Amino acid sequence: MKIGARETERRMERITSAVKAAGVKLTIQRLEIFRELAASADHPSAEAVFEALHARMPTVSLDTVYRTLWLLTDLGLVHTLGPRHESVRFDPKLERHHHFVCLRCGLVRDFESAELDALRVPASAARFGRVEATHVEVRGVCSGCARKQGRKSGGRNDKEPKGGKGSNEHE
Amino acid sequence: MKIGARETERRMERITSAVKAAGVKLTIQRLEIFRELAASADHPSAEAVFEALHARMPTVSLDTVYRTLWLLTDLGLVHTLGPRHESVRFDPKLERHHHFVCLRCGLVRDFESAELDALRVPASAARFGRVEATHVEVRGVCSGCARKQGRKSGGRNDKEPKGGKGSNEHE
DNA sequence: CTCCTACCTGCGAATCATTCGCAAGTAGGT
DNA sequence: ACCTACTTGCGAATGATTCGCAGGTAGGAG
Ligand SMILES: [Mn+2]
Ligand SMILES: [Mn+2]
Ligand SMILES: [Zn+2]
Ligand SMILES: [Zn+2]
Repeated sequence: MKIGARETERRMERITSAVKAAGVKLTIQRLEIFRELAASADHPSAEAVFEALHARMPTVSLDTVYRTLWLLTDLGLVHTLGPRHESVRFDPKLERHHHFVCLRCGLVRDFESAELDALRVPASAARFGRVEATHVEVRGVCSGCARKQGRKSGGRNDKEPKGGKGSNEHE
Repeated sequence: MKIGARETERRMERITSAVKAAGVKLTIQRLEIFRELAASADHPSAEAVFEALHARMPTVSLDTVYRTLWLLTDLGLVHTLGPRHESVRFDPKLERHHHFVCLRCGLVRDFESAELDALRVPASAARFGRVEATHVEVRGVCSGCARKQGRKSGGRNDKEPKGGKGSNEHE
């Protein structure tokens, strides 16, 4: 699904200038990947971008698509759907509640809010289908991570080191 | 991180009775996995549950932990953090917006809402750290999936068949 | 209480998405 | 036109999750 040419153009402009400003080389594959992504409204996966591109450019590799998408993500030019954690996380609390998610370490904490629960689903969302639930995700940096801050730059790999799976047991 | 014994007990009760009602065998490993999960407040991964359990029960396999957690999920006794899609999805729209996510096929659509944007972050969430953004996810079944409905039961594998990566191109 | 059997479990191999390592290719400054 | 650091395309490596299968057991029948 594609968006209007006007908006696509605006995005391409923003992306190319930002990428150029970052001192990154503008290769044909990058330009095409930008174009493909800038025109889409369906939040494509790397694979989807790759497939779409493959018709026009049979030589691009899936790996390059991944590298380019992460490049854009690191530059803040695209977002990913929901902060990705390394693996699925399970929640035994069935009562209606919401989450605070630490972008650094993946810590997740519950919180309740009568105000949020009272919210009505906007018609702009309801038009897409039958709504079953709404969930608010507050993203930020947990106090634990804020303390031991500073170090690294800000790229995508600034997560807690791979070590013990039992990390994010802050607090 | 564990929650109070009172609440843990309540959850164990709910889980065991529901599982029994579903005509599923209550094995020791299942009971222990239930116990471990019911007591946790940190949204553990299967691996985390496995690790924690490994101390008490050195013989349980990670695979059984996975199978049990998905069993609970299918019975609606636990939830997973954010509807899992098969892979990362990228979003080129930087303007503040929210998402409607189809639980069946993974379709994701943008929607805006002044009302939602106006929301203040509740203190109950802000206490966990520095908030950077809040995002509302409305989950439901898209009109496309609603149309071709009925068929299958309701388990975790009722997603669109694996086929072409370019699915969820509904509408 | 014992017996049976459909349902479980532990394992090692198989999948899948994503990432690495490296040799060959090229954007872009000089 | 010429360098060379940054990029690519691959095929192999990873890491999370799932499968296939052979042996084990919950729990209902007798
Ligand atoms: Mn929760
Ligand atoms: Mn979006
Ligand atoms: Zn953190
Ligand atoms: Zn759908």
